Parts: sequence; C-alpha cells; structure tokens
Amino acid sequence: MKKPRANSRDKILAAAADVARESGPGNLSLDAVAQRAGVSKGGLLYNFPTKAKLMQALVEHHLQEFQEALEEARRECAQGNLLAAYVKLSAKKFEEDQPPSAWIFSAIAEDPDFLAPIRVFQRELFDRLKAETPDFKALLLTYFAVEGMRSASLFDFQVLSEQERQSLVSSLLSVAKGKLAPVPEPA
Amino acid sequence: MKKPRANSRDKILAAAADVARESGPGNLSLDAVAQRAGVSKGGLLYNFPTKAKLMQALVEHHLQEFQEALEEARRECAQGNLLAAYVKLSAKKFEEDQPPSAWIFSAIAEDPDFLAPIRVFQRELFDRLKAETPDFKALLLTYFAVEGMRSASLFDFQVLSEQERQSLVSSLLSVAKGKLAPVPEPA
DNA sequence: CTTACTGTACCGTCTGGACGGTCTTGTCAA
DNA sequence: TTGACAAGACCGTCCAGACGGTACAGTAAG
Repeated sequence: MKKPRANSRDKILAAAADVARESGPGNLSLDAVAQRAGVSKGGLLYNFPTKAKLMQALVEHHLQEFQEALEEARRECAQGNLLAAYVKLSAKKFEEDQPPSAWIFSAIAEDPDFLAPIRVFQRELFDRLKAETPDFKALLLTYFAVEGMRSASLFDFQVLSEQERQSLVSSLLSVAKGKLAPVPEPA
Repeated sequence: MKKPRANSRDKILAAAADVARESGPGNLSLDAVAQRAGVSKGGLLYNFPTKAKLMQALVEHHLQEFQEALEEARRECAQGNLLAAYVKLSAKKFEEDQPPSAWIFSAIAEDPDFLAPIRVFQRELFDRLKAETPDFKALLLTYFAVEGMRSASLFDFQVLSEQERQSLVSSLLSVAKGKLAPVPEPA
C-alpha cells in the first residue's frame, strides 16, 4: 500500500512551507512539520536527518524550481530575452501571492548561511543578464526594481493597486527592451 | 538625575541589534541581550516586560530614526524633493553596510505581525511620494529600484561593484528628477 | 534481506518570564 | 538639617515547557 520513495520528501517540504506560513517562521518545529505532512517524526528524521538538512533542501528545492521556470519563460519569450523573461516570471509569481514564502525566514532564523546558495544563484543570474543585456543602466534599473517588487511581496507590503502594478511591469518590460531615454532638459 | 540609567533602554536596543547580527537572528535570547547590554535579566525585563515589547521597540526605534533622517535629508535637498532625498538617504545607508539589520529577522521570527508598523510607514511614505512626484512611472521605477537595493543589502547579496552601485544611484537620481524616462510604446 | 518507514519513550538543553530582594534617589514633614 | 518613606531602577534565581535529536522495537512491501 505504501508508495514510499520521493513522494514523502516533497510532502515534507511542502508541509514545512505551510507550517512556516501558518504558525510563523519562528515556530517551525519538526513535530509540527511531521504532523502536517502526515508522517511520523521518525519518518521525517529518516528523510532529513537534521533540521538544517531540511532547511537546506527547502532552499535548494525552491531555487531549482525557479531556475526551471526561468528557462521555460525564456523559451516563450521573444528572442529569448532573458531580462524580459525574468521580469515576466517574477511578475507572475507576485500575482499568485497565495504562498508568501515565509519558510525563507525560518531558514534565516535557523542560520543565515542558508542564504548562501541564493546569493550564488543571484550572482550567476545577474552575470548572465549583464552578458546578454546591451544597455547596462537599463538592466540595473529593471533588475533592482524587480527585486524591489519581490521584497514588497515577501514582506507583504501592499503598496500598489492592481493597475499600478501592471503599469510598473509594462514599464519594466519597456526598459528591458531598451526603451529608456533621457528627457531633454527644459531651458 | 531623575532617571539613573535612562539610557538603559537605548543600550538594550543596541545590544539586541548586535546580538541578532552576531549570533544569528534566531538566537536572540533575553539572556544574551542582557549580558551584552551590561544589564541583568531582571533589569532587562524591567525595561521591556516581555520579549515582544522589546521587538516592537526595536522596530519603532528604527522607524523613528529613519523618519528623522529622511526629514533632514529632505531639507538638504534641492527644492525639498522627497523622492531624491529618499534615494540619497537610502544609498547612504547601503554604503555603511556595517550593521546589516538582522534584528528585523528576529522580529519576524518572533511574530510576523511586527512588520505591521513598517507596512504602515511604507504606505504613508509612498502616498507622500505619489502626491509630490509629477511623473508617476518614474516614481514607480525609482521607488522599487531603491527597495530592491535595500533588499539586496538586507540579504547581503553583493551583486554590484562600487562603481556599478554609484552608477545606479545616479541613474535613480536622474529619473527622480524627471531627466530619464521609459519611452512610451508606439501605438 | 533491504528499504522505508511508524510509534513511543526519552534526554539534555535552552528560553521566557515570574518573583522577591536590593540599592539608589527624590520628597517632605518635623 | 535630618530622618522616614516611597518610588524607581535593577539584580539573581528558579522553573515549567518546548524543542532538537536519539534509540529502538515493530512492520509492510518488494
């Protein structure tokens, strides 16, 4: 009857994210995760021998997912514009704000070093963007504005209306396509 | 000397920020804070009767400081341009990355609701910016790019070189002053 | 026999916070 | 001036509970 194997791992990972969101990032306990995942504590510890390993897996799982989504978004994007794909993918994630990734705060609370893989990821992504984007200033503006939106959604700052957000996204796509120009100064 | 150690509160607040940075946001314990502040645990509990009150004070203290710095930066800014002041002040904070505010993660881990005052602050600030900035699209771009930089500095993503950061800041100031704008898409 | 768990019992440590005591300072009547 | 007294600021200790992790016996499937 048991369908063991990888299924459990994913269930546990999802449960951890749920618990972090519902009980607060500081109250993510192994007992709670096990219960939520419908798994015994022993079973949890069998899959992730320590809490640190759980957190690490959480981070890596998320990164891998994002990476795959990015590659796919790029394929769907005109001329394979990476920056535009990044903007679009991020915007899509911000819309479905159902799961505000609170698990990341759990990981940071556990040990700030869990951010290291994210740092590497972010750095590599930025380097790729630098290599592929002709207008560097436009890249800077776009990239950081997207990160700003991500930050706002992470902390749940709802500062923009639906329209305003769409307006910003379309501005960003314009800039990403190199449509940024100095305005002539009035004499 | 009505209050023998009136600055105890400030010492404790500073100590809490230090401990959060040095021991990790998840290891901010009252004992550690008390020790760091050169105060007994009883003394700490006297000033902040509960850990939650400590966290709240941490957030409010920080907000108040930022608010005052912003008003001052504005006075120093040409035409009292609020957006430009915001950019400049934020940029200044990012340079002195000595104290990456890890205490905020402690607060979130303790209880995500501690973000509420920040949300209010951010909303009010944005509303003021909206009222005072003629070009709304430029505001969006600038504001979120600044938030993106803040996020990068918070998570310690060092993705930019010194030059690159300065370049971005000057771009942002240009946009803030209306000298750079996304070109509207041709119909 | 191995894999992949379940279930229970247990341990050592850490933490928030309650509590009672102590020292210092200010106030005010005599 | 002085002595009594109250309030403010802080100290040290103790404790119940929670948490991460271990150990181990059992079990069902392949």
